[in-house]
Amino acid sequence: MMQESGTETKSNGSAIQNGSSGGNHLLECGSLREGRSNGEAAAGDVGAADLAHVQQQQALQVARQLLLQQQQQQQVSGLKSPKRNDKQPALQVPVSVAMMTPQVITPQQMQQILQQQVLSPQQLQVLLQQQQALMLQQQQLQEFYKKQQEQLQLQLLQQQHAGKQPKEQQQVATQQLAFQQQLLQMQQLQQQHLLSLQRQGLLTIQPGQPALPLQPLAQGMIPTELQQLWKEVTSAHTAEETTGNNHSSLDLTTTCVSSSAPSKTSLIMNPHASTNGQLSVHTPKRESLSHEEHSHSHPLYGHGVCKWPGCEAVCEDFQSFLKHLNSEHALDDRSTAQCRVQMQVVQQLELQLAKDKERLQAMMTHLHVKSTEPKAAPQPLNLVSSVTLSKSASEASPQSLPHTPTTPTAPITPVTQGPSVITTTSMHTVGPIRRRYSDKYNVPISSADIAQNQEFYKNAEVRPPFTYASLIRQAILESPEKQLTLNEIYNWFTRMFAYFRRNAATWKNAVRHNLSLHKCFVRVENVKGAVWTVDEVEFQKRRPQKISGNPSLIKNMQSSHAYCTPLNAALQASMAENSIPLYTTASMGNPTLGNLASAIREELNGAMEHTNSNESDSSPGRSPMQAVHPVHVKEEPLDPEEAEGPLSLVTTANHSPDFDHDRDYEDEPVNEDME
DNA sequence: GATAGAGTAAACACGG
DNA sequence: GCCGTGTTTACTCTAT
Repeated sequence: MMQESGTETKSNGSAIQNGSSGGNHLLECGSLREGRSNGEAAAGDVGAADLAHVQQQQALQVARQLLLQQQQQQQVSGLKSPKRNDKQPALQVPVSVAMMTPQVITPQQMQQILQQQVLSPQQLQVLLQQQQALMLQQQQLQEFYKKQQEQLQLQLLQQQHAGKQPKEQQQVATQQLAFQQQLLQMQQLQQQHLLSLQRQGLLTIQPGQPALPLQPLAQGMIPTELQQLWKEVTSAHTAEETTGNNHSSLDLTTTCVSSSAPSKTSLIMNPHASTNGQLSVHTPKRESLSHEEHSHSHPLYGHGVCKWPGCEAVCEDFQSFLKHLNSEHALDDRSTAQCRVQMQVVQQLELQLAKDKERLQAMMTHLHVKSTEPKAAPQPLNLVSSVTLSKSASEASPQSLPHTPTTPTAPITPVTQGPSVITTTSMHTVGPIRRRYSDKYNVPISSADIAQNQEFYKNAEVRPPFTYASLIRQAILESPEKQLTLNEIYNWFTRMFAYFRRNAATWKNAVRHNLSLHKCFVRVENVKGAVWTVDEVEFQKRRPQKISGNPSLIKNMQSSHAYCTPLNAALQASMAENSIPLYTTASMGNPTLGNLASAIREELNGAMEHTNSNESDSSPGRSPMQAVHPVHVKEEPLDPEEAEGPLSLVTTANHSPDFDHDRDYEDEPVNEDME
């Protein structure tokens, strides 16, 4: 008991508190460290972006307070607050906005990014709003700083003439210095954020590419620009989406302060104004002015205004707009530069989106762990679930809802295709499961998300959609000696699956029950106790029933051959069939997994043989696995002296009577390397 | 609806 | 007696 509890505590500490232990998350940990290094009591997934945001908020607050103090002081001193001078030279703003801008990327890179565009309009909308808020804050800060400088100069002039109030002057200067430091800190945090994104691969700058110069994004990234970008992007999405169910057009003028749209009747499609989140996009548009229709015909024209970044020239009609476009925005250096700036905008949004997607996943994972609320119809999350769940979800009766389908909805791939359908409900897979993944393995596991599933199950308290037998078998096969004690199996469960860090009595009982129940698990007596091995032939005997009982499975397996290489398809099917969720052919490069892969391959041969022989003969003797894993009679644990079988698992076990290495493995699991 | 597979709970036995 | 391990049974649920 002591050992068990200690192990669980250890597992929880490493997997949950750290969030992740795998290589995929090392970079994120790096950013986390950066955030913590700044003295922030970062808990959980607080990253550099959050810190930057907090810093921005703090800076804004400080700025407002300073402004108020300044005004109060001026009122006391009788000074009149100078009006904002727009002609104030930008040189007086020592804080370069360029520091906040990402690196310039080439059009090829931008095109690449856009081709990889998997954003939904909703995601982009959120990003745009965030981006707007950010830009607004920056503009406010800059304006405030300008005012501060003006006031300081005025005060200096007056005090030079009057020769008094040096103390107040010093105070103002101190405040400005503090504010400037805030700004600098904010920019540094933003840069750290960008760097962390870059390290995480979210920002892909080709290594061969020389360091690109920083170009000032300036204030050309005004909300109208973002709006135009939004229209451009959404127009692409609109072409793809057919249902229009969850469309919500975005009008950034709702949050735009400096919107220059001349028409008060400009179309405002505020998604928040909708009652149920589903908007009738077209109805109000038809009521809008005629130039609205033109705005749809050209992404650079809307609200009677040229939407070229930084232009906003008023064009009465579409013809004049076209004329203006050809004359003012022809192919020249200026237009090229502006286009480049626009690329930066897009890139910024991409970065922000990537970060937010990551954050969303962490949030969902976190909420999943905490939440126990009943679940709605789950949404498919990946290739596997999209097929396997389609039926079960549609047929799920309200009664069956509490029994969450832990079919492969659980693994969530960060990279989703198209409009994300990730829902929190799909994460709520805590609880008893009745559905089995083993019956649905006609769908090949997507190799792209498997590498992440391991981390997912490690950290998220999601029940793995695999049977106990499959998990036990995998635990045993993963062990170096292909044998594990019961306690080691326990440890494997808790180590690999966060779900099994709770309700130990229940699932441990189930493990024991399965070990005893299934003939495929062979108990081997040893001097120091007993270990469990897997009788692959017996394990295979369970499968042909499923395969033969599902003709469509055979058909699917055959069809999969048409699309993949036979080995890959069969291997994937076998992996799915054998409930090996965490590895794919992509991960076979791992030497530790190589044995497993070969075992699976051999298993697959047996399975395919079963299938091809039309289940006429399931004789274990024909299975190639027998040469590797001979059958052991469960009720007759082999005596170590009698174990002379060919390459027997038992032989391996018996030839190593000293099980100290098992203890070592238990304490410092070797398989941690591939986690 | 019958059936099989799987999960859960529980009781019991055995040995350290 | 306690605890871990192992076995067995019963029941429920789900998918076929």
